Amino acid sequence: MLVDTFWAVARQLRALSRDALAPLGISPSQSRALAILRRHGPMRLGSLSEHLRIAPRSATEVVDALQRLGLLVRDADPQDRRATVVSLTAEGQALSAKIKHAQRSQAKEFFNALSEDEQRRLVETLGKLVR
Amino acid sequence: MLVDTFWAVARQLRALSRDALAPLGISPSQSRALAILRRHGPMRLGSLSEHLRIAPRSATEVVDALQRLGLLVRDADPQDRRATVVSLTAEGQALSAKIKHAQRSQAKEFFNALSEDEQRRLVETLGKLVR
DNA sequence: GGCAATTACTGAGGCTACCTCAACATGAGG
DNA sequence: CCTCATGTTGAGGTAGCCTCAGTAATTGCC
Repeated sequence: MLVDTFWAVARQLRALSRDALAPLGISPSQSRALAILRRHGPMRLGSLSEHLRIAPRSATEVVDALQRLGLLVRDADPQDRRATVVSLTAEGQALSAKIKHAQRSQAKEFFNALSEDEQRRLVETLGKLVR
Repeated sequence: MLVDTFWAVARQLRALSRDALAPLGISPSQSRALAILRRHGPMRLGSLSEHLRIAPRSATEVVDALQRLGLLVRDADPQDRRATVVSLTAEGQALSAKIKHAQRSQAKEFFNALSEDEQRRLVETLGKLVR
């Protein structure tokens, strides 16, 4: 069954990234926040909450935690000083990059059970399913 | 990126089965319990908790809920009367089948964005990634 | 027969990661 | 000036798990 096989693969992949994250003391949603900030640069807390698809109230807490870890800072938005702009510190950048690389190399290794050709076709095929 | 594409597909698939489950008033873990009982037949609460990979204490509550809904019954195990055997009622069987079919047809429709051939190759390829 | 181990149920309490609602401070903009 | 927007905070809630401890029934072993 396609779906079942798909989920079996997903389970393994999830376990992999969970194990990559655990030793770093970072929760999945914290890691997602770091990744978003790494990719998009500094942004308002409101935008971050949208990217994370959580309520602003909840984003405040995610940011609190990352700030406590020294991974990001809050600054007033010069354009609109009601707003808070969140940006990664050097440590945040570093950790985020580290996570990214750890996950990438694990995923790479995981998918290396497939040939180059199979991997190419897999992306192509899966790509058709994504709207 | 293969992983990203993979997760994008996973997200859509998860949303699909969430939407299939919601109108039935069944939570994901309840649905998993029903599926396990449908596939493996009556079993002890302890075995069910292992299949669900949750603590027995938590399985008790999942079973409580399904029992309250009239979807399963508890009986003493004739082999070992300390143990409780959980089995689906007719309604449980019916609902579980209904969920299965709803999810299958949604998944089928979802994967029909691919040709027969692509689907065949996809199962084959993903199968290589599953231990 | 007696006793320890097993199976399950229950209550209490805890955690994570979210949610809503309401109050508040600050600032933006007509 | 007044209203609206942005974020923070506190309070309270939910789902779905967890552990720990105590109880009851039953089993299996010496």
